[in-house]
Amino acid sequence: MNAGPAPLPTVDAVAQLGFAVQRMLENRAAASDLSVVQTRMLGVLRDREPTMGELGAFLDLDKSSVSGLVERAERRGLVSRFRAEHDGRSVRVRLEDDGRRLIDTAAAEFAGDLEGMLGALTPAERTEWTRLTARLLAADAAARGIRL
Amino acid sequence: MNAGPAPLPTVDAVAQLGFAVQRMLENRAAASDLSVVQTRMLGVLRDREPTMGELGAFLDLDKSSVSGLVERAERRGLVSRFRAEHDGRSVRVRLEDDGRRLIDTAAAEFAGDLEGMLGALTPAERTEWTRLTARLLAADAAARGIRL
DNA sequence: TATTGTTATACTCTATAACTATA
DNA sequence: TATAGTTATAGAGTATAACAATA
Repeated sequence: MNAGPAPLPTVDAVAQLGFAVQRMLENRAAASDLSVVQTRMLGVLRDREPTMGELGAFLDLDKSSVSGLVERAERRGLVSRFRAEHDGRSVRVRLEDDGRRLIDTAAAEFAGDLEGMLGALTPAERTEWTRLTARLLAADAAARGIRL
Repeated sequence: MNAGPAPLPTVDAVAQLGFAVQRMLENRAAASDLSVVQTRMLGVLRDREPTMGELGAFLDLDKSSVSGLVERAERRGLVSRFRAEHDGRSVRVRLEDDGRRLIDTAAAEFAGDLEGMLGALTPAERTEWTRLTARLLAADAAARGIRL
């Protein structure tokens, strides 16, 4: 009689998967000399030139935190600030070439890490896993839409 | 002709799930007035009384970082330090009652968040999702065992 | 007056380097 | 000498409150 390995509780599985993803992100960010927050910011700026306030909304940060975050990135030449056209109070943030190179590399390597892990599944399993996970994400979005 | 919603790429699904889990952890930690790091530390101390050095190994932090982390938690009465018996250089860390209450609550609520999300799956789907996810985690562990 | 952003301040978290105490 | 831990220092990241400029 052998029951095999103890089954992993589902709650533990989802928690551990979350930690694994976070660890990959931290490692890839650090390899590009970026913090996770700087990486998120550059990611947001890949297809937007938001105002400071909009950037804070994307990142869920106070405006004063955004000022510091952008200031440090600007000092490294990763982003730049410029005044908005139609509102003299607003400042917009733009990704510079160095910043784009950095985020493109980090994002590609992070995606590669995830792909490597997903290689453990057959194509059919992968399809099924993705279908179920999309349901989990929809449930989370619904819960946040209601609760928050 | 309607192709339905655009299928979520698997890489995006795993990334988003990771972010969702991290967000839940951050929110539950903050609700207990804890940072994620403090929460992780209290979690480690739930079933151990490690030395400062061992605690640093668990958390992957420099010894000086651990000193500060423990100092701040001790000031709040969440943990305490005491000299080890057999080595006069070592200091061990113990979870105090207030700390245990805090981490037990935060952990239960975090698990509740995850359970809530998992409620989107039927029991059969849940079993299948967990089986596949365990394979992903095993692949990640193998990759880290080899690369690190 | 209201909004947008910056600055001053305070705290957490992190690491490196220098130090103390013990082995 | 080597190891365990603390402390001094520096910097990122965060928020609150006070401020300046613009609307």
